[in-house]
Amino acid sequence: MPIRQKIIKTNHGEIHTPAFLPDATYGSINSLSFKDCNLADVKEIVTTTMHLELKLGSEYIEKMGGLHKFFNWNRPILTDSGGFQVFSLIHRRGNKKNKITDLGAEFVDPATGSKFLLTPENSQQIQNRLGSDIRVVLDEPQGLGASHEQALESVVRTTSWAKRSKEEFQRLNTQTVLLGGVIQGGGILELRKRSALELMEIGFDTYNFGGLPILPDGSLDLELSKYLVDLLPEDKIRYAMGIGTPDDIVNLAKMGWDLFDCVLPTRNARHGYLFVPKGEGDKDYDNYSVMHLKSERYKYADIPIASDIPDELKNVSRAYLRHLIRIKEPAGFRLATINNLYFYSQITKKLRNGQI
RNA sequence: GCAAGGAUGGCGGAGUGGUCAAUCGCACCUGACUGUAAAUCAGGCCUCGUGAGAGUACGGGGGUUCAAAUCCCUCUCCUUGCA
Repeated sequence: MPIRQKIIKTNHGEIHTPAFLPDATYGSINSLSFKDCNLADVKEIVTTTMHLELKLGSEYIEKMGGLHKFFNWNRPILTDSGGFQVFSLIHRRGNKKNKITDLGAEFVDPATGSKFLLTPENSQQIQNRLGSDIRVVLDEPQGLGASHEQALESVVRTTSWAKRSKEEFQRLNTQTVLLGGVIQGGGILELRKRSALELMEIGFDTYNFGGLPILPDGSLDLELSKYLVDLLPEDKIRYAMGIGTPDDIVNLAKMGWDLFDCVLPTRNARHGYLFVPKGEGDKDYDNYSVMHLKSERYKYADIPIASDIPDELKNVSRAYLRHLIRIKEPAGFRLATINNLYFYSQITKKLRNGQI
């Protein structure tokens, strides 16, 4: 059976799915320039409302002509709502200074200590000033470990916030911009279903798999992923937020998920953990292998990283890149990141071409 | 030559009679990382052993003591000051 493929039309070009969007959280794919995206075959990116608002301010970015002009990047940009920070800064870290109410989520900027109230409405306003192509409603994520009570609360609040987000989105009268609702419910199927149905009732362009669906053993909850995707309308985009490893992407794309974003390829690159074709690294998985390039075993490896690598890496030996990363040299982070994003691009390209 | 201060694990540097195989940092080794508070975090890092544990160690040698990295003597070397 051929894989599900969609073409998403945006103000800044088409996205051919399945697609992987690297995270440019602070307005940059860490250690890359936008020109480097060509080397890594990166065609679209995700950036984050919360971080940009705290670091730069959306009013500033609006004055600078919006994200695309500011970045000089004419391809699609998806902005996350700041919802994940609700999860990572409040729930996961137990930070008492950050709190969540029906009104919104109150954060303390870790860098400056100043307070900021993120609401469904101002998250949309910020994303609108940023001028992104695909937007996300503010939500309250809960992971698989959440209790029934916590998961229910996150569903109820997320639906309520989704309504307010959509109203604000419509009020802003954005043309040809897509808005996504985020499905919550932790690991409880009934709650996931309720969340999906409530969001479909409101109506969105993309339906997003929210909360990190990672099991205690570190693997992705495939059963939940399958259950959820089957509830979603065929004609809408399905976006698996924060997913995942190359295998996760392959598995979910085959189920019918369209969009993916994840920090793994970029963060791991900086940690000397490279994604390479199966059989070429230290440990094999279904569709890839990992290479712990910092390891002593690559000290004398005077050969390229892998068989399929971008031109930029063809004359770089494993031993030399190992050295660069070990001394925390930005040039090394850059090359490793290019490698990993290129590998991810090849995975989605192969999925679209029916080669996986 | 005299005087004073030093010599601790790959390096830097704690410890000044027992709880010391020895705080800590760096380096090194092995992992982890899934809508990025992440150039981060965890574990290891004398030898043998999977482990309990055993052995050897705080410049060399000798001594005091139930017990020494810690006290005493001596030798070697280093630093500083005076000649």
